[in-house]
Amino acid sequence: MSKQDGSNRLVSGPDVDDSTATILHVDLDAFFASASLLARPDLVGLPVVIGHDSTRSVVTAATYEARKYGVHSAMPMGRALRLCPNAIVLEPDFHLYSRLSKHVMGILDDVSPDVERLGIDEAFVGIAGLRRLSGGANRIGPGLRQRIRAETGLVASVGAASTKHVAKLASGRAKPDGLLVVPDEHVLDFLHPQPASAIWGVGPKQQERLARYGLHTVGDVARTSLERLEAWFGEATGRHLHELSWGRDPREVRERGHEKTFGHNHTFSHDVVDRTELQGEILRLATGVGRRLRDAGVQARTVTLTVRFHDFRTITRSRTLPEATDVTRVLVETAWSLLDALGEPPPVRLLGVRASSVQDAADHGLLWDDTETWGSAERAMDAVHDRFGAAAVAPASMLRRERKRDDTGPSGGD
DNA sequence: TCTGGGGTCCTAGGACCC
DNA sequence: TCTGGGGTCCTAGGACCC
Repeated sequence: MSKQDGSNRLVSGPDVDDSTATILHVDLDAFFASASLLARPDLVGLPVVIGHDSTRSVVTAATYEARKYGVHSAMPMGRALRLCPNAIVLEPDFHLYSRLSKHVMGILDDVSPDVERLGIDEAFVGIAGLRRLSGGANRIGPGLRQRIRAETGLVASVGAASTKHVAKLASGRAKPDGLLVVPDEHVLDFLHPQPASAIWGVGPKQQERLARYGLHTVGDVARTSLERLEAWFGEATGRHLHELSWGRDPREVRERGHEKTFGHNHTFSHDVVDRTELQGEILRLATGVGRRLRDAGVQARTVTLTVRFHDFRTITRSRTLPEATDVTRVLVETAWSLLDALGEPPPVRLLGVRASSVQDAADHGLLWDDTETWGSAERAMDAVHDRFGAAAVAPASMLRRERKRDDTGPSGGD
Protein backbone atom coordinates (compact mmCIF):
# COMPACT_ATOMS: atom_id res chain seq x y z
CA MET A 1 0.00 0.00 0.00
CA SER A 2 1.28 3.46 -0.80
CA LYS A 3 1.78 5.89 2.02
CA GLN A 4 -1.07 8.09 0.87
CA ASP A 5 0.41 11.02 2.75
CA GLY A 6 0.86 13.06 -0.37
CA SER A 7 4.64 12.63 -0.53
CA ASN A 8 4.48 10.97 -3.95
CA ARG A 9 1.97 13.34 -5.48
CA LEU A 10 1.68 13.66 -9.27
CA VAL A 11 -0.71 15.92 -11.16
CA SER A 12 -1.15 16.83 -14.82
CA GLY A 13 -1.26 20.22 -16.46
CA PRO A 14 -4.23 21.70 -18.32
CA ASP A 15 -2.72 20.92 -21.73
CA VAL A 16 -2.21 17.18 -21.36
CA ASP A 17 -3.85 15.12 -24.11
CA ASP A 18 -7.15 13.92 -22.66
CA SER A 19 -8.58 12.42 -25.85
CA THR A 20 -8.10 8.81 -24.65
CA ALA A 21 -9.11 9.40 -21.02
CA THR A 22 -12.68 8.14 -21.12
CA ILE A 23 -12.94 7.01 -17.48
CA LEU A 24 -12.66 9.16 -14.38
CA HIS A 25 -12.01 7.82 -10.92
CA VAL A 26 -13.27 10.28 -8.32
CA ASP A 27 -12.01 9.71 -4.80
CA LEU A 28 -12.69 11.90 -1.76
CA ASP A 29 -9.54 12.79 0.17
CA ALA A 30 -9.39 11.46 3.74
CA PHE A 31 -13.17 11.32 3.54
CA PHE A 32 -14.22 10.39 7.10
CA ALA A 33 -11.67 12.73 8.63
CA SER A 34 -12.53 15.63 6.32
CA ALA A 35 -16.25 15.11 6.85
CA SER A 36 -15.84 15.11 10.61
CA LEU A 37 -13.83 18.32 10.41
CA LEU A 38 -16.71 20.05 8.62
CA ALA A 39 -18.50 19.74 11.95
CA ARG A 40 -15.38 20.79 13.88
CA PRO A 41 -13.71 23.56 11.86
CA ASP A 42 -11.67 24.49 14.93
CA LEU A 43 -9.63 21.30 14.40
CA VAL A 44 -8.61 21.98 10.78
CA GLY A 45 -4.85 21.73 10.34
CA LEU A 46 -4.41 19.49 13.40
CA PRO A 47 -3.64 15.75 13.51
CA VAL A 48 -7.10 14.20 13.89
CA VAL A 49 -7.83 10.48 14.08
CA ILE A 50 -11.32 9.01 13.59
CA GLY A 51 -12.13 5.93 15.66
CA HIS A 52 -13.35 4.69 19.00
CA ASP A 53 -11.22 5.86 21.88
CA SER A 54 -10.90 2.43 23.43
CA THR A 55 -8.66 -0.59 23.57
CA ARG A 56 -9.38 -3.23 20.89
CA SER A 57 -10.25 -0.52 18.38
CA VAL A 58 -8.44 0.58 15.25
CA VAL A 59 -8.07 3.84 13.33
CA THR A 60 -10.95 4.37 10.91
CA ALA A 61 -9.39 7.39 9.20
CA ALA A 62 -6.73 10.03 9.77
CA THR A 63 -6.05 13.54 8.49
CA TYR A 64 -2.94 14.15 6.41
CA GLU A 65 -1.43 15.93 9.45
CA ALA A 66 -1.79 12.68 11.45
CA ARG A 67 -0.55 10.53 8.54
CA LYS A 68 2.74 12.40 8.63
CA TYR A 69 3.40 10.65 11.95
CA GLY A 70 2.88 7.26 10.29
CA VAL A 71 -0.73 6.88 11.40
CA HIS A 72 -3.00 5.15 8.89
CA SER A 73 -6.39 3.49 8.87
CA ALA A 74 -6.68 -0.04 10.31
CA MET A 75 -3.83 0.70 12.71
CA PRO A 76 -4.53 -0.23 16.34
CA MET A 77 -5.58 2.91 18.19
CA GLY A 78 -3.02 2.38 20.93
CA ARG A 79 -0.19 2.36 18.43
CA ALA A 80 -1.54 5.41 16.61
CA LEU A 81 -1.58 7.39 19.84
CA ARG A 82 1.97 6.33 20.65
CA LEU A 83 3.12 7.52 17.20
CA CYS A 84 1.16 10.74 17.45
CA PRO A 85 0.48 11.50 21.13
CA ASN A 86 -1.12 14.87 20.41
CA ALA A 87 -3.66 13.40 17.97
CA ILE A 88 -7.27 14.32 18.60
CA VAL A 89 -9.61 11.32 18.49
CA LEU A 90 -13.13 11.82 17.12
CA GLU A 91 -15.93 9.25 17.13
CA PRO A 92 -17.11 8.44 13.58
CA ASP A 93 -20.45 9.91 12.50
CA PHE A 94 -21.79 7.55 9.85
CA HIS A 95 -25.02 9.47 9.34
CA LEU A 96 -23.00 12.52 8.33
CA TYR A 97 -20.76 10.44 6.04
CA SER A 98 -23.74 8.83 4.36
CA ARG A 99 -25.45 12.17 3.77
CA LEU A 100 -22.32 13.75 2.28
CA SER A 101 -21.67 10.67 0.14
CA LYS A 102 -25.15 10.85 -1.34
CA HIS A 103 -24.65 14.52 -2.16
CA VAL A 104 -21.38 13.83 -3.96
CA MET A 105 -22.80 10.84 -5.86
CA GLY A 106 -25.71 13.06 -6.89
CA ILE A 107 -23.25 15.51 -8.44
CA LEU A 108 -21.62 12.67 -10.39
CA ASP A 109 -25.02 11.42 -11.58
CA ASP A 110 -25.67 14.96 -12.71
CA VAL A 111 -22.56 14.99 -14.88
CA SER A 112 -22.81 11.54 -16.45
CA PRO A 113 -25.38 8.74 -16.78
CA ASP A 114 -22.52 6.32 -16.40
CA VAL A 115 -21.55 6.16 -12.72
CA GLU A 116 -20.28 3.15 -10.77
CA ARG A 117 -20.11 3.61 -7.01
CA LEU A 118 -17.22 1.70 -5.48
CA GLY A 119 -17.79 2.51 -1.88
CA ILE A 120 -18.92 5.42 0.25
CA ASP A 121 -16.18 7.75 -0.99
CA GLU A 122 -15.26 6.78 -4.55
CA ALA A 123 -16.78 6.13 -7.95
CA PHE A 124 -15.94 5.62 -11.60
CA VAL A 125 -17.52 8.01 -14.08
CA GLY A 126 -17.71 7.14 -17.77
CA ILE A 127 -17.25 10.26 -19.90
CA ALA A 128 -16.74 8.77 -23.38
CA GLY A 129 -20.08 10.05 -24.61
CA LEU A 130 -19.79 13.52 -23.10
CA ARG A 131 -16.93 14.97 -25.11
CA ARG A 132 -18.98 17.07 -27.50
CA LEU A 133 -21.29 18.43 -24.81
CA SER A 134 -19.06 18.74 -21.74
CA GLY A 135 -15.51 18.39 -23.01
CA GLY A 136 -12.89 15.89 -21.90
CA ALA A 137 -11.26 15.00 -18.59
CA ASN A 138 -9.35 18.29 -18.51
CA ARG A 139 -12.64 20.15 -18.28
CA ILE A 140 -14.95 17.69 -16.53
CA GLY A 141 -12.39 16.74 -13.86
CA PRO A 142 -11.75 20.27 -12.53
CA GLY A 143 -15.45 21.08 -12.86
CA LEU A 144 -16.39 18.11 -10.67
CA ARG A 145 -13.75 18.90 -8.10
CA GLN A 146 -14.84 22.50 -7.91
CA ARG A 147 -18.51 21.66 -7.58
CA ILE A 148 -17.90 19.02 -4.89
CA ARG A 149 -15.86 21.52 -2.91
CA ALA A 150 -18.37 24.33 -3.30
CA GLU A 151 -21.44 22.27 -2.40
CA THR A 152 -20.05 20.00 0.32
CA GLY A 153 -16.75 21.47 1.50
CA LEU A 154 -15.04 18.17 0.65
CA VAL A 155 -11.92 17.72 -1.45
CA ALA A 156 -11.92 15.14 -4.25
CA SER A 157 -8.99 13.90 -6.27
CA VAL A 158 -9.58 12.68 -9.80
CA GLY A 159 -7.70 10.24 -12.00
CA ALA A 160 -8.48 9.88 -15.71
CA ALA A 161 -7.43 7.22 -18.21
CA SER A 162 -8.84 4.81 -20.76
CA THR A 163 -9.12 1.98 -18.19
CA LYS A 164 -10.56 1.68 -14.69
CA HIS A 165 -7.31 0.34 -13.32
CA VAL A 166 -5.13 3.22 -14.52
CA ALA A 167 -7.78 5.81 -13.62
CA LYS A 168 -7.89 4.48 -10.07
CA LEU A 169 -4.13 4.45 -9.72
CA ALA A 170 -4.04 7.98 -11.13
CA SER A 171 -6.45 9.39 -8.54
CA GLY A 172 -4.30 7.82 -5.82
CA ARG A 173 -1.19 9.55 -7.15
CA ALA A 174 -3.04 12.88 -7.50
CA LYS A 175 -3.87 12.99 -3.79
CA PRO A 176 -4.30 15.23 -2.04
CA ASP A 177 -6.42 17.68 -3.96
CA GLY A 178 -5.22 16.90 -7.47
CA LEU A 179 -6.14 15.82 -10.98
CA LEU A 180 -4.02 13.41 -13.00
CA VAL A 181 -4.86 12.57 -16.61
CA VAL A 182 -2.85 9.67 -18.04
CA PRO A 183 -2.98 9.52 -21.86
CA ASP A 184 -2.68 6.09 -23.43
CA GLU A 185 0.78 6.81 -24.82
CA HIS A 186 2.07 7.48 -21.29
CA VAL A 187 0.37 4.57 -19.53
CA LEU A 188 3.42 2.31 -19.45
CA ASP A 189 5.71 5.15 -18.31
CA PHE A 190 3.23 5.79 -15.53
CA LEU A 191 2.69 2.14 -14.61
CA HIS A 192 6.01 0.39 -14.84
CA PRO A 193 8.10 2.30 -12.25
CA GLN A 194 5.43 1.82 -9.57
CA PRO A 195 5.77 -0.92 -6.94
CA ALA A 196 4.00 -4.16 -7.80
CA SER A 197 1.74 -3.57 -4.81
CA ALA A 198 0.23 -0.62 -6.70
CA ILE A 199 -1.65 -3.13 -8.84
CA TRP A 200 -5.27 -3.22 -7.70
CA GLY A 201 -5.71 -6.56 -5.96
CA VAL A 202 -2.08 -7.09 -4.98
CA GLY A 203 -1.96 -6.97 -1.21
CA PRO A 204 0.76 -7.86 1.29
CA LYS A 205 0.61 -11.63 0.63
CA GLN A 206 0.71 -11.36 -3.13
CA GLN A 207 3.42 -8.72 -2.92
CA GLU A 208 5.53 -11.11 -0.87
CA ARG A 209 5.07 -13.91 -3.40
CA LEU A 210 5.98 -11.57 -6.25
CA ALA A 211 9.09 -10.43 -4.38
CA ARG A 212 10.18 -14.06 -3.93
CA TYR A 213 10.36 -14.28 -7.73
CA GLY A 214 12.28 -11.01 -7.88
CA LEU A 215 9.29 -9.00 -9.10
CA HIS A 216 9.27 -5.68 -7.28
CA THR A 217 7.80 -3.21 -9.76
CA VAL A 218 4.90 -3.30 -12.19
CA GLY A 219 7.54 -3.28 -14.94
CA ASP A 220 9.11 -6.43 -13.47
CA VAL A 221 5.72 -8.13 -13.70
CA ALA A 222 5.22 -6.90 -17.27
CA ARG A 223 8.58 -8.26 -18.39
CA THR A 224 7.70 -11.74 -17.07
CA SER A 225 6.12 -14.06 -19.60
CA LEU A 226 2.44 -14.92 -19.28
CA GLU A 227 3.36 -18.61 -19.09
CA ARG A 228 5.56 -18.03 -16.07
CA LEU A 229 3.04 -15.85 -14.29
CA GLU A 230 0.36 -18.49 -14.86
CA ALA A 231 2.63 -21.25 -13.60
CA TRP A 232 3.59 -19.27 -10.51
CA PHE A 233 0.26 -17.72 -9.53
CA GLY A 234 -2.40 -19.84 -11.20
CA GLU A 235 -4.12 -19.26 -14.50
CA ALA A 236 -6.62 -16.60 -13.46
CA THR A 237 -4.29 -14.54 -11.26
CA GLY A 238 -1.35 -14.87 -13.65
CA ARG A 239 -3.36 -13.61 -16.58
CA HIS A 240 -4.85 -10.81 -14.50
CA LEU A 241 -1.40 -9.61 -13.37
CA HIS A 242 -0.08 -9.79 -16.91
CA GLU A 243 -2.93 -7.77 -18.39
CA LEU A 244 -2.93 -5.06 -15.73
CA SER A 245 0.85 -4.65 -15.87
CA TRP A 246 0.51 -3.80 -19.57
CA GLY A 247 -2.26 -1.30 -18.89
CA ARG A 248 -4.96 -3.55 -20.28
CA ASP A 249 -8.23 -3.78 -18.35
CA PRO A 250 -11.43 -4.64 -20.21
CA ARG A 251 -13.73 -3.99 -17.24
CA GLU A 252 -16.35 -1.39 -18.06
CA VAL A 253 -18.01 1.23 -15.92
CA ARG A 254 -21.34 -0.27 -14.93
CA GLU A 255 -23.92 0.62 -12.35
CA ARG A 256 -24.07 -1.81 -9.46
CA GLY A 257 -27.24 -3.38 -8.13
CA HIS A 258 -27.92 -4.00 -4.47
CA GLU A 259 -25.36 -5.70 -2.26
CA LYS A 260 -24.83 -9.42 -2.66
CA THR A 261 -24.42 -10.00 1.05
CA PHE A 262 -25.73 -8.24 4.17
CA GLY A 263 -23.90 -8.69 7.43
CA HIS A 264 -22.96 -7.29 10.79
CA ASN A 265 -20.27 -8.25 13.22
CA HIS A 266 -19.19 -7.14 16.64
CA THR A 267 -15.99 -7.36 18.64
CA PHE A 268 -16.67 -7.69 22.35
CA SER A 269 -14.83 -5.42 24.74
CA HIS A 270 -13.87 -8.62 26.60
CA ASP A 271 -13.74 -12.27 25.51
CA VAL A 272 -17.08 -13.99 26.10
CA VAL A 273 -17.81 -17.57 27.16
CA ASP A 274 -21.35 -17.14 28.48
CA ARG A 275 -23.74 -18.78 26.02
CA THR A 276 -26.63 -16.44 26.82
CA GLU A 277 -24.45 -13.44 26.05
CA LEU A 278 -23.39 -14.98 22.74
CA GLN A 279 -27.00 -15.75 21.82
CA GLY A 280 -28.00 -12.23 22.79
CA GLU A 281 -25.37 -10.73 20.50
CA ILE A 282 -26.45 -13.01 17.63
CA LEU A 283 -30.01 -11.83 18.17
CA ARG A 284 -28.90 -8.21 17.97
CA LEU A 285 -26.75 -8.73 14.85
CA ALA A 286 -29.36 -10.81 13.01
CA THR A 287 -32.07 -8.28 13.84
CA GLY A 288 -30.02 -5.64 12.06
CA VAL A 289 -29.41 -7.91 9.08
CA GLY A 290 -33.10 -8.83 8.79
CA ARG A 291 -34.06 -5.20 8.90
CA ARG A 292 -31.66 -4.35 6.09
CA LEU A 293 -32.90 -7.23 3.93
CA ARG A 294 -36.50 -6.04 4.28
CA ASP A 295 -35.52 -2.41 3.64
CA ALA A 296 -33.73 -3.49 0.44
CA GLY A 297 -36.67 -5.67 -0.64
CA VAL A 298 -34.53 -8.79 -0.87
CA GLN A 299 -34.34 -12.22 0.72
CA ALA A 300 -31.36 -14.45 1.43
CA ARG A 301 -30.91 -18.22 1.38
CA THR A 302 -27.60 -18.63 3.18
CA VAL A 303 -26.85 -17.64 6.76
CA THR A 304 -23.21 -17.53 7.89
CA LEU A 305 -22.01 -17.28 11.47
CA THR A 306 -18.49 -15.96 11.98
CA VAL A 307 -16.72 -16.67 15.26
CA ARG A 308 -13.33 -15.23 16.16
CA PHE A 309 -11.78 -16.74 19.26
CA HIS A 310 -9.60 -15.09 21.89
CA ASP A 311 -6.47 -16.19 19.96
CA PHE A 312 -7.79 -14.51 16.77
CA ARG A 313 -8.43 -17.86 15.08
CA THR A 314 -11.54 -17.27 12.98
CA ILE A 315 -14.04 -19.80 11.68
CA THR A 316 -17.22 -19.54 9.63
CA ARG A 317 -20.18 -21.90 9.67
CA SER A 318 -22.97 -21.53 7.16
CA ARG A 319 -26.28 -23.09 6.26
CA THR A 320 -28.28 -22.73 3.08
CA LEU A 321 -32.03 -22.76 3.66
CA PRO A 322 -34.54 -24.47 1.37
CA GLU A 323 -36.22 -21.08 0.82
CA ALA A 324 -34.97 -17.51 0.83
CA THR A 325 -36.05 -15.43 3.80
CA ASP A 326 -36.07 -11.91 5.17
CA VAL A 327 -37.51 -12.99 8.52
CA THR A 328 -35.29 -12.06 11.46
CA ARG A 329 -36.57 -14.99 13.50
CA VAL A 330 -35.36 -17.45 10.85
CA LEU A 331 -31.96 -15.74 10.66
CA VAL A 332 -31.62 -15.79 14.44
CA GLU A 333 -32.61 -19.43 14.84
CA THR A 334 -30.33 -20.54 12.02
CA ALA A 335 -27.39 -18.65 13.49
CA TRP A 336 -28.17 -19.99 16.96
CA SER A 337 -28.17 -23.56 15.70
CA LEU A 338 -24.82 -22.95 13.97
CA LEU A 339 -23.49 -21.73 17.32
CA ASP A 340 -24.94 -24.79 19.09
CA ALA A 341 -23.13 -27.07 16.62
CA LEU A 342 -19.81 -25.69 17.88
CA GLY A 343 -20.35 -27.33 21.25
CA GLU A 344 -18.31 -25.59 23.95
CA PRO A 345 -16.26 -23.02 22.03
CA PRO A 346 -13.17 -21.27 23.48
CA PRO A 347 -13.61 -17.65 24.64
CA VAL A 348 -15.10 -15.57 21.84
CA ARG A 349 -13.72 -12.22 20.72
CA LEU A 350 -16.01 -11.50 17.76
CA LEU A 351 -19.34 -12.71 16.41
CA GLY A 352 -20.72 -12.04 12.95
CA VAL A 353 -23.96 -12.83 11.14
CA ARG A 354 -24.12 -12.51 7.37
CA ALA A 355 -26.89 -13.27 4.86
CA SER A 356 -25.95 -14.20 1.29
CA SER A 357 -27.37 -15.85 -1.86
CA VAL A 358 -29.55 -12.78 -2.07
CA GLN A 359 -32.50 -12.54 -4.45
CA ASP A 360 -35.40 -10.15 -4.90
CA ALA A 361 -38.07 -10.74 -2.30
CA ALA A 362 -40.57 -13.36 -3.46
CA ASP A 363 -44.21 -12.34 -3.47
CA HIS A 364 -45.74 -14.71 -0.95
CA GLY A 365 -49.22 -13.40 -1.65
CA LEU A 366 -51.66 -14.72 0.89
CA LEU A 367 -49.56 -17.68 1.88
CA TRP A 368 -50.35 -17.93 5.55
CA ASP A 369 -47.70 -20.10 7.08
CA ASP A 370 -46.01 -19.53 10.38
CA THR A 371 -42.95 -17.86 8.87
CA GLU A 372 -44.99 -15.38 6.87
CA THR A 373 -46.87 -14.44 10.03
CA TRP A 374 -43.57 -13.60 11.64
CA GLY A 375 -42.53 -11.71 8.55
CA SER A 376 -45.63 -9.54 8.69
CA ALA A 377 -45.13 -8.89 12.38
CA GLU A 378 -41.56 -7.84 11.76
CA ARG A 379 -42.51 -5.49 8.94
CA ALA A 380 -45.06 -3.91 11.28
CA MET A 381 -42.30 -3.51 13.85
CA ASP A 382 -40.07 -1.92 11.19
CA ALA A 383 -42.75 0.71 10.64
CA VAL A 384 -43.06 1.50 14.35
CA HIS A 385 -39.29 1.55 14.58
CA ASP A 386 -39.19 4.14 11.80
CA ARG A 387 -41.66 6.39 13.60
CA PHE A 388 -40.64 6.05 17.22
CA GLY A 389 -37.06 4.76 17.23
CA ALA A 390 -35.36 1.51 18.04
CA ALA A 391 -36.29 1.36 21.71
CA ALA A 392 -40.03 1.41 20.97
CA VAL A 393 -40.08 -2.18 19.70
CA ALA A 394 -37.40 -4.72 20.39
CA PRO A 395 -37.34 -8.28 21.66
CA ALA A 396 -37.32 -8.32 25.46
CA SER A 397 -33.88 -9.89 25.71
CA MET A 398 -32.45 -7.11 23.54
CA LEU A 399 -33.92 -4.45 25.80
CA ARG A 400 -32.28 -6.10 28.78
CA ARG A 401 -28.98 -5.95 26.92
CA GLU A 402 -29.37 -2.29 26.09
CA ARG A 403 -30.07 -1.46 29.73
CA LYS A 404 -27.00 -3.35 30.77
CA ARG A 405 -24.95 -1.34 28.27
CA ASP A 406 -26.33 1.91 29.60
CA ASP A 407 -25.32 0.87 33.10
CA THR A 408 -21.77 0.32 31.96
CA GLY A 409 -21.74 3.78 30.46
CA PRO A 410 -20.44 4.93 27.10
CA SER A 411 -16.89 3.95 26.33
CA GLY A 412 -15.56 7.13 24.84
CA GLY A 413 -16.83 10.46 23.72
CA ASP A 414 -14.43 12.96 22.27
C1' DT B 1 1.82 -2.83 17.82
C1' DC B 2 -2.11 -7.28 19.28
C1' DT B 3 -5.14 -6.58 15.37
C1' DG B 4 -12.85 -2.78 13.38
C1' DG B 5 -16.63 -3.32 10.30
C1' DG B 6 -18.55 -3.16 5.78
C1' DG B 7 -18.03 -5.65 1.66
C1' DT B 8 -16.17 -8.50 -3.10
C1' DC B 9 -14.06 -12.21 -5.31
C1' DC B 10 -11.53 -16.57 -5.66
C1' DT B 11 -10.18 -21.38 -4.58
C1' DA B 12 -10.71 -26.02 -3.35
C1' DG B 13 -12.93 -30.13 -1.96
C1' DG B 14 -16.98 -33.01 -1.56
C1' DA B 15 -21.70 -34.37 -2.75
C1' DC B 16 -24.57 -35.34 -6.26
C1' DC B 17 -26.34 -35.93 -10.95
C1' DC B 18 -26.08 -37.29 -15.69
C1' DT C 1 -17.61 -53.59 -11.01
C1' DC C 2 -12.45 -50.90 -8.99
C1' DT C 3 -13.82 -46.62 -11.91
C1' DG C 4 -14.47 -41.11 -16.73
C1' DG C 5 -15.74 -36.46 -17.13
C1' DG C 6 -18.54 -32.39 -16.85
C1' DG C 7 -21.66 -29.42 -14.35
C1' DT C 8 -23.75 -27.48 -10.28
C1' DC C 9 -24.40 -26.65 -5.53
C1' DC C 10 -22.69 -26.17 -0.96
C1' DT C 11 -19.23 -25.25 2.58
C1' DA C 12 -14.96 -23.24 4.50
C1' DG C 13 -11.25 -20.35 4.23
C1' DG C 14 -8.61 -16.54 2.71
C1' DA C 15 -6.88 -12.39 0.18
C1' DC C 16 -8.08 -7.99 -0.66
C1' DC C 17 -10.39 -3.29 -0.73
C1' DC C 18 -12.34 0.93 1.58
